[in-house]
Amino acid sequence: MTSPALRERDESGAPAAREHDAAAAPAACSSDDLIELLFFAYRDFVGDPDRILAEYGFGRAHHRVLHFVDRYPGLTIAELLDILRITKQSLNRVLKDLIGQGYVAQRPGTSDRRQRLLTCTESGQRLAADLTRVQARRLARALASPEDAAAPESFLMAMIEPDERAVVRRLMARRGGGAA
Amino acid sequence: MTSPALRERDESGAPAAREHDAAAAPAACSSDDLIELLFFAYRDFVGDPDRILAEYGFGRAHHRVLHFVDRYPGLTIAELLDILRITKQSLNRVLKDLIGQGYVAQRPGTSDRRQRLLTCTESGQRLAADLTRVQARRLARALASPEDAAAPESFLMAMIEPDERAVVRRLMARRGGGAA
DNA sequence: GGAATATGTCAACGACACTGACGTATATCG
DNA sequence: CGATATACGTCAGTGTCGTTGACATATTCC
Repeated sequence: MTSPALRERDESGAPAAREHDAAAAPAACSSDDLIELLFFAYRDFVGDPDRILAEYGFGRAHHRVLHFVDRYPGLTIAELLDILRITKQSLNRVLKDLIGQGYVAQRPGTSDRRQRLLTCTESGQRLAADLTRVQARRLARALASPEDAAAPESFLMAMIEPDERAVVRRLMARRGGGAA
Repeated sequence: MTSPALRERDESGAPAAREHDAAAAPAACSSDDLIELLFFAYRDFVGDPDRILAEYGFGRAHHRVLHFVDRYPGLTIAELLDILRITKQSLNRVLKDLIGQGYVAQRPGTSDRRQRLLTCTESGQRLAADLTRVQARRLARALASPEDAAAPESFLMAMIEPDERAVVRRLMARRGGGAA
Protein backbone atom coordinates (compact mmCIF):
# COMPACT_ATOMS: atom_id res chain seq x y z
CA MET A 1 0.00 0.00 0.00
CA THR A 2 2.40 2.62 1.27
CA SER A 3 5.80 3.08 -0.30
CA PRO A 4 8.70 2.53 2.05
CA ALA A 5 10.07 6.06 2.21
CA LEU A 6 8.98 6.62 5.78
CA ARG A 7 9.33 3.06 6.97
CA GLU A 8 12.95 2.40 6.19
CA ARG A 9 14.28 2.94 9.71
CA ASP A 10 12.69 -0.25 10.97
CA GLU A 11 14.66 -0.74 14.14
CA SER A 12 12.58 -3.31 16.03
CA GLY A 13 12.67 -6.64 14.26
CA ALA A 14 10.23 -8.04 16.81
CA PRO A 15 6.88 -9.27 15.46
CA ALA A 16 5.03 -6.46 17.20
CA ALA A 17 3.20 -8.14 20.04
CA ARG A 18 2.26 -4.97 21.91
CA GLU A 19 -1.47 -4.44 21.64
CA HIS A 20 -2.47 -0.94 22.59
CA ASP A 21 0.46 1.17 21.57
CA ALA A 22 -1.78 4.18 21.30
CA ALA A 23 0.17 5.89 24.04
CA ALA A 24 3.96 5.51 24.14
CA ALA A 25 4.31 9.12 23.08
CA PRO A 26 6.48 10.75 25.75
CA ALA A 27 4.32 13.31 27.43
CA ALA A 28 4.30 16.70 25.79
CA CYS A 29 1.77 17.03 23.01
CA SER A 30 1.33 20.53 21.74
CA SER A 31 -1.59 21.91 19.82
CA ASP A 32 0.64 21.60 16.80
CA ASP A 33 0.93 17.88 17.34
CA LEU A 34 -2.81 17.60 17.70
CA ILE A 35 -3.32 19.39 14.40
CA GLU A 36 -1.26 16.74 12.74
CA LEU A 37 -2.91 13.88 14.57
CA LEU A 38 -6.29 15.18 13.56
CA PHE A 39 -5.18 15.05 9.96
CA PHE A 40 -4.07 11.44 10.22
CA ALA A 41 -7.05 10.40 12.32
CA TYR A 42 -9.55 11.87 9.92
CA ARG A 43 -7.75 10.39 6.96
CA ASP A 44 -8.17 6.89 8.35
CA PHE A 45 -11.63 7.61 9.69
CA VAL A 46 -13.00 8.36 6.24
CA GLY A 47 -10.79 5.75 4.60
CA ASP A 48 -12.84 2.87 5.94
CA PRO A 49 -16.15 3.85 4.36
CA ASP A 50 -14.41 5.00 1.20
CA ARG A 51 -13.49 1.43 0.38
CA ILE A 52 -17.07 0.26 0.75
CA LEU A 53 -18.47 3.17 -1.21
CA ALA A 54 -16.13 2.47 -4.10
CA GLU A 55 -17.83 -0.90 -4.59
CA TYR A 56 -21.08 0.93 -5.22
CA GLY A 57 -19.55 3.60 -7.40
CA PHE A 58 -20.27 6.17 -4.72
CA GLY A 59 -18.03 8.76 -3.13
CA ARG A 60 -17.83 10.69 0.08
CA ALA A 61 -20.52 13.08 -0.99
CA HIS A 62 -22.95 10.19 -1.32
CA HIS A 63 -21.90 8.97 2.09
CA ARG A 64 -22.64 12.25 3.79
CA VAL A 65 -26.07 12.52 2.24
CA LEU A 66 -26.93 8.94 3.01
CA HIS A 67 -25.73 9.31 6.57
CA PHE A 68 -27.84 12.32 7.41
CA VAL A 69 -30.92 11.12 5.61
CA ASP A 70 -30.62 7.83 7.43
CA ARG A 71 -30.21 9.41 10.81
CA TYR A 72 -32.83 12.10 10.36
CA PRO A 73 -35.62 10.66 8.21
CA GLY A 74 -37.87 13.31 6.78
CA LEU A 75 -35.06 15.77 6.26
CA THR A 76 -35.78 18.40 3.64
CA ILE A 77 -33.49 19.63 0.91
CA ALA A 78 -32.98 22.96 2.62
CA GLU A 79 -32.01 21.33 5.88
CA LEU A 80 -29.59 19.05 4.13
CA LEU A 81 -28.02 22.00 2.36
CA ASP A 82 -27.64 23.68 5.72
CA ILE A 83 -25.92 20.71 7.27
CA LEU A 84 -23.61 19.91 4.41
CA ARG A 85 -22.87 23.51 3.44
CA ILE A 86 -22.81 22.80 -0.24
CA THR A 87 -24.81 24.20 -3.11
CA LYS A 88 -28.02 22.61 -4.23
CA GLN A 89 -26.39 21.77 -7.56
CA SER A 90 -23.77 19.70 -5.79
CA LEU A 91 -26.35 18.09 -3.57
CA ASN A 92 -28.65 17.29 -6.44
CA ARG A 93 -25.98 15.47 -8.36
CA VAL A 94 -25.37 12.90 -5.63
CA LEU A 95 -28.97 12.84 -4.44
CA LYS A 96 -30.06 11.95 -7.94
CA ASP A 97 -27.72 8.96 -7.87
CA LEU A 98 -29.00 7.79 -4.51
CA ILE A 99 -32.64 8.15 -5.46
CA GLY A 100 -32.15 6.69 -8.92
CA GLN A 101 -30.51 3.60 -7.50
CA GLY A 102 -33.13 3.17 -4.83
CA TYR A 103 -31.18 4.05 -1.71
CA VAL A 104 -33.15 7.17 -0.88
CA ALA A 105 -36.85 7.85 -1.32
CA GLN A 106 -38.71 11.13 -1.34
CA ARG A 107 -42.28 12.13 -0.61
CA PRO A 108 -43.90 15.53 -0.69
CA GLY A 109 -44.26 17.30 2.64
CA THR A 110 -47.65 17.10 4.30
CA SER A 111 -47.94 20.64 5.59
CA ASP A 112 -45.89 22.14 2.76
CA ARG A 113 -46.12 20.18 -0.44
CA ARG A 114 -43.19 22.04 -2.00
CA GLN A 115 -40.85 20.22 0.30
CA ARG A 116 -39.33 16.84 -0.48
CA LEU A 117 -39.05 14.79 2.63
CA LEU A 118 -36.15 12.42 2.27
CA THR A 119 -35.92 8.97 3.77
CA CYS A 120 -33.75 5.92 3.27
CA THR A 121 -35.16 2.85 1.63
CA GLU A 122 -34.37 -0.50 3.18
CA SER A 123 -31.29 -0.95 1.04
CA GLY A 124 -30.30 2.60 1.88
CA GLN A 125 -30.55 1.79 5.55
CA ARG A 126 -28.49 -1.33 5.06
CA LEU A 127 -25.76 0.55 3.24
CA ALA A 128 -25.79 3.34 5.80
CA ALA A 129 -25.50 0.77 8.55
CA ASP A 130 -22.54 -0.87 6.83
CA LEU A 131 -20.77 2.45 6.57
CA THR A 132 -21.58 3.38 10.15
CA ARG A 133 -20.38 0.01 11.33
CA VAL A 134 -16.81 0.40 10.17
CA GLN A 135 -16.56 3.90 11.53
CA ALA A 136 -18.16 3.00 14.84
CA ARG A 137 -15.79 0.07 15.14
CA ARG A 138 -12.79 2.34 14.80
CA LEU A 139 -14.29 4.76 17.27
CA ALA A 140 -15.13 2.02 19.74
CA ARG A 141 -11.62 0.67 19.52
CA ALA A 142 -10.24 4.13 20.17
CA LEU A 143 -12.51 4.64 23.14
CA ALA A 144 -11.87 1.20 24.54
CA SER A 145 -8.20 1.97 25.06
CA PRO A 146 -6.90 2.21 28.62
CA GLU A 147 -7.79 5.16 30.78
CA ASP A 148 -5.51 7.40 28.73
CA ALA A 149 -8.23 7.41 26.10
CA ALA A 150 -9.37 10.51 27.89
CA ALA A 151 -6.70 12.73 26.41
CA PRO A 152 -7.52 13.99 22.92
CA GLU A 153 -3.98 13.13 21.92
CA SER A 154 -4.44 9.47 22.76
CA PHE A 155 -7.90 9.44 21.31
CA LEU A 156 -6.65 10.74 17.98
CA MET A 157 -3.67 8.42 17.91
CA ALA A 158 -5.97 5.51 18.61
CA MET A 159 -8.12 6.57 15.68
CA ILE A 160 -5.22 6.07 13.32
CA GLU A 161 -4.90 2.76 11.56
CA PRO A 162 -2.87 0.56 13.93
CA ASP A 163 -0.24 -0.28 11.35
CA GLU A 164 0.31 3.39 10.70
CA ARG A 165 0.73 4.52 14.28
CA ALA A 166 4.38 3.64 14.45
CA VAL A 167 5.01 5.47 11.18
CA VAL A 168 3.28 8.56 12.45
CA ARG A 169 5.03 8.37 15.79
CA ARG A 170 8.38 8.02 14.12
CA LEU A 171 7.67 10.95 11.86
CA MET A 172 6.64 13.15 14.74
CA ALA A 173 9.69 12.10 16.73
CA ARG A 174 11.83 13.75 14.10
CA ARG A 175 10.95 17.11 15.49
CA GLY A 176 13.02 16.73 18.64
CA GLY A 177 15.51 14.16 17.45
CA GLY A 178 16.60 16.33 14.58
CA ALA A 179 19.56 15.41 12.40
CA ALA A 180 18.21 12.99 9.82
CA MET B 1 -23.83 32.63 5.90
CA THR B 2 -26.09 29.72 6.69
CA SER B 3 -29.65 29.65 5.50
CA PRO B 4 -32.22 29.48 8.21
CA ALA B 5 -33.66 26.04 7.57
CA LEU B 6 -32.18 24.51 10.69
CA ARG B 7 -32.32 27.60 12.84
CA GLU B 8 -36.00 28.37 12.72
CA ARG B 9 -36.90 26.83 16.06
CA ASP B 10 -35.11 29.58 17.94
CA GLU B 11 -36.69 29.14 21.32
CA SER B 12 -34.39 31.19 23.55
CA GLY B 13 -34.67 34.85 22.67
CA ALA B 14 -31.88 35.62 25.14
CA PRO B 15 -28.73 37.17 23.71
CA ALA B 16 -26.73 34.03 24.44
CA ALA B 17 -24.51 34.96 27.33
CA ARG B 18 -23.42 31.41 28.20
CA GLU B 19 -19.78 31.02 27.40
CA HIS B 20 -18.74 27.39 27.32
CA ASP B 21 -21.84 25.54 26.22
CA ALA B 22 -19.71 22.73 24.91
CA ALA B 23 -21.38 20.32 27.26
CA ALA B 24 -25.15 20.57 27.87
CA ALA B 25 -25.64 17.36 25.94
CA PRO B 26 -27.50 14.98 28.25
CA ALA B 27 -25.20 12.07 28.91
CA ALA B 28 -25.43 9.27 26.40
CA CYS B 29 -23.25 9.78 23.35
CA SER B 30 -23.03 6.78 21.11
CA SER B 31 -20.37 6.06 18.57
CA ASP B 32 -22.91 7.17 16.02
CA ASP B 33 -23.08 10.57 17.63
CA LEU B 34 -19.32 10.81 17.63
CA ILE B 35 -19.20 10.03 13.93
CA GLU B 36 -21.39 13.00 13.33
CA LEU B 37 -19.51 15.27 15.70
CA LEU B 38 -16.27 14.35 14.00
CA PHE B 39 -17.77 15.48 10.73
CA PHE B 40 -18.79 18.85 12.12
CA ALA B 41 -15.58 19.30 14.08
CA TYR B 42 -13.38 18.60 11.10
CA ARG B 43 -15.47 20.84 8.91
CA ASP B 44 -14.85 23.80 11.18
CA PHE B 45 -11.29 22.79 11.88
CA VAL B 46 -10.32 23.07 8.22
CA GLY B 47 -12.64 26.01 7.65
CA ASP B 48 -10.41 28.43 9.52
CA PRO B 49 -7.30 27.99 7.38
CA ASP B 50 -9.41 27.76 4.24
CA ARG B 51 -10.32 31.40 4.58
CA ILE B 52 -6.71 32.47 4.87
CA LEU B 53 -5.60 30.25 2.03
CA ALA B 54 -8.23 31.72 -0.26
CA GLU B 55 -6.53 35.12 0.03
CA TYR B 56 -3.40 33.58 -1.46
CA GLY B 57 -5.22 31.62 -4.12
CA PHE B 58 -4.26 28.42 -2.38
CA GLY B 59 -6.36 25.46 -1.33
CA ARG B 60 -6.24 22.68 1.19
CA ALA B 61 -3.73 20.73 -0.83
CA HIS B 62 -1.30 23.62 -0.57
CA HIS B 63 -1.94 23.79 3.14
CA ARG B 64 -1.08 20.19 3.74
CA VAL B 65 2.16 20.41 1.79
CA LEU B 66 3.17 23.65 3.46
CA HIS B 67 2.36 22.27 6.88
CA PHE B 68 4.49 19.17 6.59
CA VAL B 69 7.39 20.88 4.85
CA ASP B 70 7.35 23.53 7.57
CA ARG B 71 7.28 21.04 10.37
CA TYR B 72 9.77 18.62 8.90
CA PRO B 73 12.34 20.64 6.94
CA GLY B 74 14.38 18.55 4.58
CA LEU B 75 11.47 16.30 3.70
CA THR B 76 11.86 14.53 0.38
CA ILE B 77 9.26 14.11 -2.31
CA ALA B 78 8.90 10.42 -1.57
CA GLU B 79 8.32 11.03 2.11
CA LEU B 80 5.76 13.68 1.36
CA LEU B 81 3.95 11.33 -0.99
CA ASP B 82 3.92 8.75 1.77
CA ILE B 83 2.44 11.15 4.28
CA LEU B 84 -0.16 12.69 2.05
CA ARG B 85 -1.07 9.50 0.19
CA ILE B 86 -1.49 11.23 -3.12
CA THR B 87 0.16 10.72 -6.48
CA LYS B 88 3.23 12.64 -7.47
CA GLN B 89 1.25 14.34 -10.21
CA SER B 90 -1.13 15.76 -7.64
CA LEU B 91 1.69 16.75 -5.35
CA ASN B 92 3.66 18.37 -8.12
CA ARG B 93 0.80 20.61 -9.11
CA VAL B 94 0.58 22.30 -5.73
CA LEU B 95 4.29 22.08 -4.99
CA LYS B 96 5.01 23.94 -8.19
CA ASP B 97 2.74 26.75 -7.00
CA LEU B 98 4.41 26.92 -3.61
CA ILE B 99 7.93 26.91 -5.04
CA GLY B 100 7.09 29.29 -7.85
CA GLN B 101 5.67 31.81 -5.44
CA GLY B 102 8.56 31.50 -3.07
CA TYR B 103 6.97 29.74 -0.13
CA VAL B 104 8.95 26.54 -0.46
CA ALA B 105 12.57 26.06 -1.49
CA GLN B 106 14.36 22.95 -2.64
CA ARG B 107 17.95 21.84 -2.63
CA PRO B 108 19.51 18.61 -3.84
CA GLY B 109 20.19 15.99 -1.22
CA THR B 110 23.75 15.75 0.01
CA SER B 111 24.13 12.01 0.24
CA ASP B 112 21.75 11.33 -2.62
CA ARG B 113 21.64 14.10 -5.16
CA ARG B 114 18.55 12.70 -6.83
CA GLN B 115 16.48 13.79 -3.89
CA ARG B 116 14.97 17.23 -3.53
CA LEU B 117 15.06 18.32 0.07
CA LEU B 118 12.18 20.66 0.71
CA THR B 119 12.18 23.54 3.16
CA CYS B 120 10.02 26.56 3.79
CA THR B 121 11.31 30.00 2.95
CA GLU B 122 10.76 32.76 5.46
CA SER B 123 7.47 33.76 3.89
CA GLY B 124 6.51 30.11 3.81
CA GLN B 125 7.18 29.83 7.50
CA ARG B 126 5.14 32.92 8.15
CA LEU B 127 2.19 31.60 6.17
CA ALA B 128 2.44 28.20 7.83
CA ALA B 129 2.51 29.89 11.22
CA ASP B 130 -0.59 31.91 10.36
CA LEU B 131 -2.43 28.77 9.38
CA THR B 132 -1.27 26.88 12.41
CA ARG B 133 -2.26 29.75 14.64
CA VAL B 134 -5.96 29.65 13.82
CA GLN B 135 -6.11 25.90 14.14
CA ALA B 136 -4.14 25.85 17.38
CA ARG B 137 -6.41 28.54 18.75
CA ARG B 138 -9.47 26.42 18.12
CA LEU B 139 -7.75 23.42 19.62
CA ALA B 140 -6.60 25.35 22.66
CA ARG B 141 -10.09 26.69 23.21
CA ALA B 142 -11.45 23.16 23.00
CA LEU B 143 -8.87 21.84 25.45
CA ALA B 144 -9.30 24.75 27.81
CA SER B 145 -12.91 23.82 28.45
CA PRO B 146 -13.85 22.58 31.91
CA GLU B 147 -12.71 19.18 33.07
CA ASP B 148 -15.24 17.50 30.81
CA ALA B 149 -12.86 18.26 27.93
CA ALA B 150 -11.55 14.81 28.62
CA ALA B 151 -14.42 13.06 26.89
CA PRO B 152 -14.01 12.87 23.13
CA GLU B 153 -17.62 13.93 22.80
CA SER B 154 -17.02 17.21 24.58
CA PHE B 155 -13.74 17.69 22.83
CA LEU B 156 -15.35 17.37 19.43
CA MET B 157 -18.29 19.56 20.35
CA ALA B 158 -15.88 22.19 21.58
CA MET B 159 -14.08 22.05 18.25
CA ILE B 160 -17.22 23.14 16.46
CA GLU B 161 -17.68 26.80 15.76
CA PRO B 162 -19.39 28.21 18.87
CA ASP B 163 -22.29 29.71 16.93
CA GLU B 164 -22.96 26.37 15.34
CA ARG B 165 -22.99 24.26 18.45
CA ALA B 166 -26.60 25.01 19.27
CA VAL B 167 -27.60 24.16 15.72
CA VAL B 168 -25.78 20.86 15.87
CA ARG B 169 -27.16 20.08 19.30
CA ARG B 170 -30.67 20.84 18.17
CA LEU B 171 -30.26 18.67 15.11
CA MET B 172 -28.96 15.76 17.13
CA ALA B 173 -31.74 16.15 19.65
CA ARG B 174 -34.19 15.29 16.92
CA ARG B 175 -33.21 11.68 17.19
CA GLY B 176 -34.98 11.14 20.48
CA GLY B 177 -37.58 13.86 20.28
CA GLY B 178 -38.94 12.54 17.02
CA ALA B 179 -42.10 14.00 15.51
CA ALA B 180 -41.01 17.12 13.67
C1' DG C 1 -53.23 38.19 -7.81
C1' DG C 2 -48.50 39.05 -6.55
C1' DA C 3 -44.42 38.02 -3.74
C1' DA C 4 -41.75 34.93 -1.32
C1' DT C 5 -40.28 30.17 -0.81
C1' DA C 6 -38.72 25.23 -1.99
C1' DT C 7 -36.89 22.98 -5.35
C1' DG C 8 -35.01 21.58 -10.15
C1' DT C 9 -31.93 22.37 -13.91
C1' DC C 10 -28.76 24.00 -17.67
C1' DA C 11 -24.07 25.55 -18.49
C1' DA C 12 -19.53 26.50 -17.37
C1' DC C 13 -15.73 26.21 -14.41
C1' DG C 14 -12.09 25.17 -10.70
C1' DA C 15 -9.62 22.30 -7.26
C1' DC C 16 -7.85 18.13 -6.52
C1' DA C 17 -7.62 13.55 -6.89
C1' DC C 18 -6.68 9.46 -10.32
C1' DT C 19 -4.33 6.31 -14.22
C1' DG C 20 -0.97 5.33 -17.69
C1' DA C 21 3.02 6.26 -20.07
C1' DC C 22 7.38 8.13 -20.83
C1' DG C 23 11.86 10.93 -19.85
C1' DT C 24 16.06 11.99 -17.14
C1' DA C 25 19.46 12.15 -13.58
C1' DT C 26 21.76 9.63 -10.16
C1' DA C 27 22.90 5.54 -7.49
C1' DT C 28 24.06 0.91 -6.92
C1' DC C 29 25.42 -3.57 -8.09
C1' DG C 30 27.70 -7.17 -10.57
C1' DC D 1 31.98 -0.30 -17.10
C1' DG D 2 27.48 -1.42 -18.08
C1' DA D 3 22.87 -2.90 -16.47
C1' DT D 4 19.29 -2.08 -13.43
C1' DA D 5 16.95 0.35 -9.95
C1' DT D 6 15.56 4.55 -7.85
C1' DA D 7 14.02 9.59 -7.33
C1' DC D 8 11.81 12.70 -9.61
C1' DG D 9 9.44 15.33 -13.62
C1' DT D 10 5.89 15.61 -17.01
C1' DC D 11 2.31 15.00 -20.71
C1' DA D 12 -2.41 13.62 -21.52
C1' DG D 13 -6.79 12.21 -20.17
C1' DT D 14 -10.43 11.38 -16.63
C1' DG D 15 -13.51 11.63 -12.47
C1' DT D 16 -15.53 13.55 -8.17
C1' DC D 17 -17.10 17.18 -6.00
C1' DG D 18 -17.23 21.67 -5.09
C1' DT D 19 -18.34 26.55 -7.22
C1' DT D 20 -21.20 30.63 -9.75
C1' DG D 21 -24.96 32.47 -12.47
C1' DA D 22 -29.23 32.25 -14.53
C1' DC D 23 -33.69 30.61 -15.16
C1' DA D 24 -38.05 27.43 -14.60
C1' DT D 25 -41.82 25.50 -11.72
C1' DA D 26 -44.79 24.48 -8.01
C1' DT D 27 -46.69 26.01 -3.83
C1' DT D 28 -47.68 28.98 -0.08
C1' DC D 29 -48.70 33.18 2.07
C1' DC D 30 -50.50 37.81 2.22
